[in-house]
Amino acid sequence: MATIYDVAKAAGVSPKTVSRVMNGDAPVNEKTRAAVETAMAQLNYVPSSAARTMRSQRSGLIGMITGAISAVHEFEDAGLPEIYLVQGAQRVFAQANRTLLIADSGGRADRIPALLQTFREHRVEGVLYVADYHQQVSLPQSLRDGRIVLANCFDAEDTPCVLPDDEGGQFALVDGLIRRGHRRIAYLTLPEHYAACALRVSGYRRAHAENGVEIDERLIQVGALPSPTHEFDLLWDALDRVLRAEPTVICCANDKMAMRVYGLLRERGLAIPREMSVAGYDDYRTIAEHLHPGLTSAQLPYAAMGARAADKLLRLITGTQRPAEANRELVSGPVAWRDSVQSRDFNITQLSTRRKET
Amino acid sequence: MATIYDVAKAAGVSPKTVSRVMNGDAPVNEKTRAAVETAMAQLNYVPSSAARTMRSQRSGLIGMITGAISAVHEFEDAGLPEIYLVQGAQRVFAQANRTLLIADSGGRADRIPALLQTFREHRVEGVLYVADYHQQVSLPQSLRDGRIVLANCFDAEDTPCVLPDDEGGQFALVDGLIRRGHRRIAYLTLPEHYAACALRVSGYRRAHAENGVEIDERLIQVGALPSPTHEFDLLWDALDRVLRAEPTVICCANDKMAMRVYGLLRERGLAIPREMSVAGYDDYRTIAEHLHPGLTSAQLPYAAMGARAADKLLRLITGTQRPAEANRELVSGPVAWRDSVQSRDFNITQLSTRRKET
DNA sequence: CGATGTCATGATATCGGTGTCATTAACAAT
DNA sequence: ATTGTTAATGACACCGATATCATGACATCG
Repeated sequence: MATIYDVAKAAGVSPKTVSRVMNGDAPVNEKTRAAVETAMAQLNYVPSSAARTMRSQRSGLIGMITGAISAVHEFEDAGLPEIYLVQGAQRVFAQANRTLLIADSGGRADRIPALLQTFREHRVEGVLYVADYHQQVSLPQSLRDGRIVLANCFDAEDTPCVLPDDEGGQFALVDGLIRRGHRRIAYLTLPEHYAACALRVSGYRRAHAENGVEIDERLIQVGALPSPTHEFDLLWDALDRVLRAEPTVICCANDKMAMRVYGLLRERGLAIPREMSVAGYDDYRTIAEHLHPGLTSAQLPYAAMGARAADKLLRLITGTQRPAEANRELVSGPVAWRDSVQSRDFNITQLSTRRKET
Repeated sequence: MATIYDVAKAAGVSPKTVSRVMNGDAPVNEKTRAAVETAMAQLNYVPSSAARTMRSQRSGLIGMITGAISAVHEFEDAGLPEIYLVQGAQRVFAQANRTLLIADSGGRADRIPALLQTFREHRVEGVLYVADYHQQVSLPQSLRDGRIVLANCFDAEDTPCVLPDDEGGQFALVDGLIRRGHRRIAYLTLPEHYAACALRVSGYRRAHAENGVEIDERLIQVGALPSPTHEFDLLWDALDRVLRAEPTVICCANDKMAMRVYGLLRERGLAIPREMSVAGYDDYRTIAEHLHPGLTSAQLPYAAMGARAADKLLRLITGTQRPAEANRELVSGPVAWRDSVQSRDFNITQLSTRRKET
């Protein structure tokens, strides 16, 4: 493999001049530059990032810790969409000339020290810590002393983080339902210990409050267990309870639950959306687009979160973080309206409202 | 950041001895080793992989090119499961003390040269090229001159690759259906230009042949288009046609199609599995497990493929590839039997056969 | 007992770049 | 004419490891 010395010799200049051609840190004569570039091309020269890192003390590497890649959760296969988050981050980093080192915790926290060791050996300039669902985490001390940004999670120490706007997402969804004429909106929630649960319920409530619609508390039921062992039984019962409150639409905690609700409603002979509208959360396209009818769902903006988190980390690294900036950033996503929601009781006013919305 | 010299000084030995403690390439006195290790711990020493790479000419890095991470296919969101492939590979590499550099082509082939440049700068020891579905690819020359293994794809130059055993998977599924008493087995296939299509159809045929069951050709229909624009119409018509041939079970090209078939069958008032059994392909658990009833599906063994591909690449790198070994390796997955398939016409013989199978 | 081998360790060069400083020429400003 | 400034380039040290070779202390062997 050709080195900078080979190139220098071939071009009849000093190695330092070759370096200057590559880095543009000092003026180089046009003819010299051409000669160097010709030599580089002929020798098929590729600079060694190891040597560069060593001398310049800048690795250009960003470490990313994620459980998603091998989240072999025993109970859940959540986290797959998190891969979009990787994508969003990767794009931003590539533009900033950084390379991503991805380490996979395999969902096991005890592996993190080893991954971190690898990161340190590679002298990563920062770490992006990605959780597979919105949750609180507590970082090992070793992680906290470097530059780090959390994505899809937060901690008690106010470490910089980027989170989905669950409150706003559920608000937008329910607000949209109300504008479409729904007044009795059932909500099958996540288990209550999930961070997203309380936020979304509060979005649900705010949408009702702001539109002056009262809530029948029987319409809100927990629809899922953390372990799926008796999930169907629970969902069946929860569905039973909300149906007794006679809703016109059922909001589900996520698209997977909505998929099950599709099956359960059909068993009861309720046609979607003619007799019952359904909405999900996540906008997990594999499900939402292929269900029949297409599932209306609030989007979890993973790609945008990844990009924002990457941005944030880059600013931390380059020290351009505006001091006014909050440590915690929320990212909102749109609602994908599909055929699983039917508009009800239209009148002129509501139609015009709806037009504004789009 | 502490260097090997700092450690050497603190332990009262030469840097080379510290190096020996870390690498174990020469005997070190027990007392010396202890002193060095103490010094390393106290100084919080982490060796620099850049320096190591430079001197030893071995980077310990493996490059992975994948479109999955940002496969923003306009029409398909296939490829998400491919992330399991990354997982499988990562695990093997970690054990072999290699670190994965993941580059994301964003589904755009024109970006690959840039990614490759990054890989070369980091002196990767090999490249794993991962496709988002079983397909033929043609590698740029620049990729072909390094050590490379293809996963989930193959090329015309017989580059080493690891592929899913589509023929065997469909065979196992249909064979299992026949053992469960089904004789009229419909098959809604992939579009014909997909590599997997012909393979799976041939597995379907072999299962019939080996069991002495004749095939009513009307039972085989293309069930999907490469673009989803009129996918539902096509599927509707295809379903119509196979139903006229009176099947007892419908095999779908993949789980997404099966999900749509669930909806369509229910619209026709056919209960699954009582009046019609359904099977998928991929074992995309997010879908298969959460559909109601659970979807029987042949597994695409992504994790295993990733591991096998990683193994293969490591053998290429270390030169331990057995010469007898084929360049093309097939990986088989099991069939996940769930409630969407009902057994028919049992008799004692078949019951005992079934017991052996599990 | 000298020759040879093994253990344990150190001295030194080197991997391939870049940071620092020096040098020269050309030209502008004083 | 003197000084200062900028462009263009090179010499040299150095980043932090490891490869190579050398060395001294013992143990083993014929």
